[in-house]
Amino acid sequence: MNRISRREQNRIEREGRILDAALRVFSLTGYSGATMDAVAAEAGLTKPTVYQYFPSKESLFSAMMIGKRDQMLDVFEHPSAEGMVHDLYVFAWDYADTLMRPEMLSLARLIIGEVQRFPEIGRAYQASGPDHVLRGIMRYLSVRRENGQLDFEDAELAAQDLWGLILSAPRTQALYMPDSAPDRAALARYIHNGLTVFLKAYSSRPDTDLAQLKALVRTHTLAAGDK
Amino acid sequence: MNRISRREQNRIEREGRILDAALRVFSLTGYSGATMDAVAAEAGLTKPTVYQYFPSKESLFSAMMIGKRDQMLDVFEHPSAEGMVHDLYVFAWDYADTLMRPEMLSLARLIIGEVQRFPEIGRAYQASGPDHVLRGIMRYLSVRRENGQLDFEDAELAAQDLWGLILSAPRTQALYMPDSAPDRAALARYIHNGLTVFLKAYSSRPDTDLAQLKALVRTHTLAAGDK
Amino acid sequence: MNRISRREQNRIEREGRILDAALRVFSLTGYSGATMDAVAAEAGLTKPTVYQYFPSKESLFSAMMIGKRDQMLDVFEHPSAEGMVHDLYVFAWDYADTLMRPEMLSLARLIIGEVQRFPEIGRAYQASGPDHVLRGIMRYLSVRRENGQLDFEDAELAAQDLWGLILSAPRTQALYMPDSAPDRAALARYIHNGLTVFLKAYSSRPDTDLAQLKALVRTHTLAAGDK
Amino acid sequence: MNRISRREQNRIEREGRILDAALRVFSLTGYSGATMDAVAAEAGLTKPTVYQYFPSKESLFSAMMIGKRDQMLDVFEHPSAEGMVHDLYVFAWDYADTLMRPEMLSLARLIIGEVQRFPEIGRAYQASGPDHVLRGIMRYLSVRRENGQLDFEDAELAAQDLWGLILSAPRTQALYMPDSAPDRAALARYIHNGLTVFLKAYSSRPDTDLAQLKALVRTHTLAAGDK
DNA sequence: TATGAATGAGCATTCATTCAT
DNA sequence: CATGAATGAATGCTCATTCAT
Repeated sequence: MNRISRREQNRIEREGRILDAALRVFSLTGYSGATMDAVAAEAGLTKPTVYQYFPSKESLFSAMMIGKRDQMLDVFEHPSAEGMVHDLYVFAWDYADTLMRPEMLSLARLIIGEVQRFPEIGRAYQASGPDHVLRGIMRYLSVRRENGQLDFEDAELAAQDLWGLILSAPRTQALYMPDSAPDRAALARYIHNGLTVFLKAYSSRPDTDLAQLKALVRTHTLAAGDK
Repeated sequence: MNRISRREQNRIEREGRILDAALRVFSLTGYSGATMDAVAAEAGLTKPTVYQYFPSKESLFSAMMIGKRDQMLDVFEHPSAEGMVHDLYVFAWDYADTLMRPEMLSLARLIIGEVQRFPEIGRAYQASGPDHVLRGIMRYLSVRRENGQLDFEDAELAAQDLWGLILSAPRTQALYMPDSAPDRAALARYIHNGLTVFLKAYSSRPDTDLAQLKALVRTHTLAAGDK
Repeated sequence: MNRISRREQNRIEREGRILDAALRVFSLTGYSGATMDAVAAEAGLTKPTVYQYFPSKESLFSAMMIGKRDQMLDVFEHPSAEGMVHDLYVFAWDYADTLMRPEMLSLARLIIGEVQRFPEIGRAYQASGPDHVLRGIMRYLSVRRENGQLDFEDAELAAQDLWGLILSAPRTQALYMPDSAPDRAALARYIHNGLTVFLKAYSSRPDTDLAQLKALVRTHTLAAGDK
Repeated sequence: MNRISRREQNRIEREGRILDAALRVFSLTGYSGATMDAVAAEAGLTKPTVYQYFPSKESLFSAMMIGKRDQMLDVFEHPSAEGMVHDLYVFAWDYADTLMRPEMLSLARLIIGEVQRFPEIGRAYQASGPDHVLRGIMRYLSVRRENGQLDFEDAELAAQDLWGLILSAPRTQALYMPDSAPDRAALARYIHNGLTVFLKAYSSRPDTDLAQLKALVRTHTLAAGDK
């Protein structure tokens, strides 16, 4: 049993190594540009070993995509009890911290670049990534509308606005410019501003909320020293 | 001289045909997946002829990218005299009509997908595309701030907000899902909503402007019959 | 001792299984087309186990061929006491029944197909198969010449004639067309005709022998109901 | 026009070279064992050039087979006016000279070896090779029966007998033993004997015909000095 | 100048063979 | 002794690039 477990463990570890290597290699050159040799070398294995785990390049690609998709975190799943402004602020940073990670940007670029050849993967990613998050936001915002804290008609539009105000610009830029490290201070300014606009447009008591946001931002900035 | 001119004309026409074919072929399969044979066939020429115009695959790719970038329209360059709300609305639709065209989405996907291999192209595109537009918006918004029509501190943030509110969500979705045709009615709703939020946040006389927007939207909807 | 014997038995049984599997697999795709994986799978074992029994693909192939050759039947070894025409008729059918079996045809095709790569195998097969049978026929015919029943000068030529008249055409056709099941009725007609020609040419008392053959054929046909 | 013709000529010549090389290479190691590199090298070309002429290994194999089949000569198509015995004798030698050529034996071995993987080729070869010849013989023999020179009931059986008596034994042996050069003297003896048996069995005037055959054989032997 | 016809260098995939367990 | 898991060396096929015409 120990033996089996050792082997199984080995298998799992190796598979993980291959998938990680695959993300790196595919991201760098796209599907067609990537070679199985490069993946194997990146994983520290030989080509036939990679083939023992994945029967073809395409299957490796798909498995990697699915796997990475499943690693997408479930931000916004567990709203705290600290109040709406705090929630939104935390969410914004969580989301930014996740999606602006180089690895996540690479994955997104890869998907976008290959979506015409692998439409299912684009759909799957859209469904379990952005769409999923959007629905989470919608649910949250709807609850706050019931509470009387927010005021809007169409939850989807409101959620899209939040998304667009909070992450769209830096992320779009990051997609196009992989070298330019994301400027954390600018990101903070952007998030602050985005939430401000959002609250101005949708909050039932804008003044209170904006004051709260300002306080939050100051605390955060001081605490992290901009990191 | 006529003869030379004829030849020159022929050359230019051929070059254009090759570049167009290149966009189609590269978009479909990415840089590595595309073959010079496919480009030549798509252009109705033979491979060596293509090589007469572009000495290598990479040079063809770069030339095509640069060329397409230069074709990017200069919306927002010539502000009208019809009033700010009208300008913003027209801009929003111009921008949407341009960027949501399948061909433009393909190009964007291509750039994003290949940006790690061709960083200069990403930078160039960012500079002459999004950045250029953003600076145009900034200039326009600044003028309106001088006029007293708008009220904000950081023009860049305001411009990013406008961009994020007006196009980010549908465009992001379109990048991931090439098959799903963009729903024009939803787009209209989105634009209307985005401008509403923007005006609520930044307009010096929100009520007037929002009323004007509402009228504009109604006219537009009636006139176009949703197109 | 029991234990050892059990093991030995196991070994022998396994070896047999491997050899049988090898014949099936090699026959289907030829030497190069066959894979050790396929042989192992067909034998219900794993590849390294096969290697425990045969150190290489080539050695397995040779061993299988030698083994199969040794299984070649010894028809004609024990002439009966029923008279020459009867003997010839029985021999013809025995030979046909053996050599026209799909498995035997497959083996023959395999040998012929690989004979340029494995000349020794061709030679060995020829020696212990056809040649051996031919010599058997020669001996038999010679005895009958002594008896005064047959009349010929060169026993080898007579034996070759018998072989050529009795089996050559259907067998040649079967080698080229594996799908077309051998037509038993046509085979019977062919054998009858071949023996007729042989007796006409070589029998000392053709009329008697031909009458006997005719009777034999009728009996055989009635008895078997054509099968 | 000269240019085109030159190119076309070149193409044809190269294609021929490739097909010849293919026969040699495939014959040596069978379909699976043969490599496109080997074919290219044997043809004095590079691999991609071979692929310009034949899109795949299988298509090359088929084309080669079809081509070789079409080169099969049409012996027996034009019966002479020299008399039946002479015709049969000439035919026997023509057939032997053709089918016993090393290249023809290689082709036959190849077909037989690959017939389970390429049944159509086996069928095609059987149809346009052996079958075609057999029907030619049948037609000829039937004419001679009309003339009263031969006497038989079933033309197909008679033709098969002729084939079996004239070529089956040496050819079968040659298929199994590629090294053993066909002994011309033995072949002559075999043919003589085979025709003798055939005439004994089927001729309407055996004595005359056999005498004629004997004379023919003596002439032939003296003339050729056994070659 | 445009093209048909190469070719060198790869790339996905397979397979005989070996080892650690 | 049997097996799961390697791997080096092909092998069929492709493609960017170059020439001869």
